[in-house]
Amino acid sequence: MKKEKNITTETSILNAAKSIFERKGMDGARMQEIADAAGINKALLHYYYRNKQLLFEAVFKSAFLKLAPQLNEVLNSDASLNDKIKGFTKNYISFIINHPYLPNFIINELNRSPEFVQKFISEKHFPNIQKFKQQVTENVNDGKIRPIKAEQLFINIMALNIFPFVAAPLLKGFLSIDNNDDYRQLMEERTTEVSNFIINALKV
Amino acid sequence: MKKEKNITTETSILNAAKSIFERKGMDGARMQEIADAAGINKALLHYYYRNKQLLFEAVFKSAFLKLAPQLNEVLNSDASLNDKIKGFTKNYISFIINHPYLPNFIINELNRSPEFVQKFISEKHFPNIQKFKQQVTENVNDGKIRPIKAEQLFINIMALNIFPFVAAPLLKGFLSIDNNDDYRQLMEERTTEVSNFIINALKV
DNA sequence: GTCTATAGCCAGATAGAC
DNA sequence: GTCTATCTGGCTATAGAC
Repeated sequence: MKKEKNITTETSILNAAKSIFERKGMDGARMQEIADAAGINKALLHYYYRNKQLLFEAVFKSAFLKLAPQLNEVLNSDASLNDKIKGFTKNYISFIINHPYLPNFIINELNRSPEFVQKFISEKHFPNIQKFKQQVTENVNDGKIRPIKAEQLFINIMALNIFPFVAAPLLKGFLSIDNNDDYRQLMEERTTEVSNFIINALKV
Repeated sequence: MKKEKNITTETSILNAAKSIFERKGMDGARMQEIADAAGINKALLHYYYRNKQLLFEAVFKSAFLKLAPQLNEVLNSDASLNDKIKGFTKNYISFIINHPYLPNFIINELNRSPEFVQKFISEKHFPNIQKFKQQVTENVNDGKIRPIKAEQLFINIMALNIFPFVAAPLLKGFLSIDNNDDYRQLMEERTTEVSNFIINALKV
């Protein structure tokens, strides 16, 4: 007789929940739809995750923990500033091409409940800007890059990498691109375009 | 005897709806909450706008038409490339500081129903990139800026200006900023920071 | 552990009085 | 044009059989 939670069921619920929540958000998602996607029925969702809120939090946490370590890489590795910018841009864009809903999901849910961030800032992999700040200051003092606040540079790096995915439908409209492959190609060009842009912007 | 719709009521409904929809989105908003904010009752909402979807569309359209003309300015004015970048950045950021929920609202609802863009691309003030494209090409050919695709430059301008508002809670977390005024000050610095960054990035 | 059936609530929408 | 009262459906959550 089985007495423990079925790990297969639990996994397929979580995967189904990710897929639905990431596309429709907390408010738009329906437990029924998640159950259907997981190939089980509603009651089981509650058996495994008690309620919608807890299921949502499991999904959100998982999404957040996929992104955070990559940001940490920019901020806390020992690489040079140039290498960090190049490496992050390259890795991040190819990662997101495979998870197109992630950034919008996170950003959006955080806007609906900003206090949610608090739950994560104590986590081990939560990005911390101290080291990056120091590195930027040194580079400025050594005359290697033009004067810029570390915070502003950090925001610029995030913006140039993340925004095109978050705002894809809007940008597609403005650029008159109705073909997904065309947009995807633009994104792939950005793996080099973005780091060139930033590095050029930092020249003295 | 009054026979026409009361313009005051209609306006206060629309204003209330804007405030609620822009913060909570289509799915999260409640008709009751909108009615309360407008100081009337639910039935009147339906009297004026028939149903939630139509009320939402009125709000969305109004939001979109506030943003679109500003983008159009970047794309279709006769100013030089440099002036466009400076002007847009300056205007846009100060505009958004007064409408902090707008960009996230638009981006997010467009992600939920991307086909919505279609409703607007025939509008008079819908941004068109043709002229901008030509201008960038000329500048590149004349050796005034380094080679860059107009599409990529456009995306970069949008990203650097809009993203910091869309992702405010996330960035506040990463930068350990819990004070709204501190963040706002960062944003105000960007009115010059962003255009410097872009113009530097374009130097040959 | 998984299901069916249903409780209980809440939101959008309508009827009808004033 | 504005209100109160109510219908109707859909959704989360639980009870209880297997």
